[in-house]
Amino acid sequence: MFQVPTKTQYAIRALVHLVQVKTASVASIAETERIPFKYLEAIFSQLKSAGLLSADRGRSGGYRLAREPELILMSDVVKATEGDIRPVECVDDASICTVAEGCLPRRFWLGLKRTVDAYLASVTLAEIAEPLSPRNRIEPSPQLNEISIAAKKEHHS
Amino acid sequence: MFQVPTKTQYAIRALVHLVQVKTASVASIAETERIPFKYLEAIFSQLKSAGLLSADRGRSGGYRLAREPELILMSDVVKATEGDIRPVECVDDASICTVAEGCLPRRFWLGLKRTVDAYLASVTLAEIAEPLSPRNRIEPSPQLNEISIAAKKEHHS
DNA sequence: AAATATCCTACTAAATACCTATGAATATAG
DNA sequence: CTATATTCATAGGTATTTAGTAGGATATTT
Ligand code: FES
Ligand code: FES
Repeated sequence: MFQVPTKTQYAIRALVHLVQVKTASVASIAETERIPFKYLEAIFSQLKSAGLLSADRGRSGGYRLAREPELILMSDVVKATEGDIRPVECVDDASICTVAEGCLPRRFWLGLKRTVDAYLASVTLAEIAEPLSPRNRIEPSPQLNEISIAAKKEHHS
Repeated sequence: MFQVPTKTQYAIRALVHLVQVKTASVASIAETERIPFKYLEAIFSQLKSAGLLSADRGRSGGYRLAREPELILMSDVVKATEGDIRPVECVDDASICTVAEGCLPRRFWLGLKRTVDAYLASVTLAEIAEPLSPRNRIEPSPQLNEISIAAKKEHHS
């Protein structure tokens, strides 16, 4: 359950890459991140439509972040690749449920939606792109903010 | 995204029904809850295998909860119908990722898994089956809001 | 014995996820 | 100006998962 589509995983990996290199072509990112080229092209098209990426065409063109990674929330990314979080249709439209009149599970789904939304909106692209500290290469701390504070600036190979 | 399969929605609706009527046949639940009979039969088979339901065959048989609804967590239900929460394969096995050596997004996925797990494990079937007060037929009860906040705080601890 | 349940195995249908193919439009380097 | 490298647009195709059906065997009560 809650399997995240590869599309979104690819999107995040590619965005992290762009944080580091500032600007790059789809082809180069696809190769270094081992993502199918044409698929990534389509994904970037979506991310651009969502206002997360800017592009330059032509010989020395490429993609770059449309704004600073501190201002890109993971909820923005997920929304761009997959649309709104909607555990069940009725969180948007209670009239769908056949027993909507007094439907009990609805509260539960709304709570789930809020929980996931809150988490996704609490993590920025910049935090994900922070280098890993030696301590948490295996077992990461659940709190990304603490990681980013504790993380050193050194690079790992 | 995070669309919950109808299988799980059906399971929860049916379980809530069983909280209220104590014991019932698949046919009767399927009819009153508007769930396809044969599908619900298969779902109940899974829930029984998971130890959430007990059954009696024969003329006046039927299904009933295997234990008190206060002791049935929503994480139990979801696990029974869909297996473990696993946003990406690498949360279980980091060796899958092509760049697992220093994979940055992995922390993020682990945090998501923790957040969802915590929420699902914080709500019992008994709570979902609580009757709705007139005020919160539309908006979710403060009770479940507090639950989602608690889940988030747990993640921040 | 008849009726009413769960239980079991297999199958189909629909939806989604994942990826590919083709090529036009655009900008740059030389 | 031309060759080349890039984004952009559209139209598919395959594999997997989800959702649901079909038919009957097995157990229990009346
Ligand atoms: S309104 Fe959503 S299951 Fe009833
Ligand atoms: S280890 Fe999961 S995306 Fe890299």
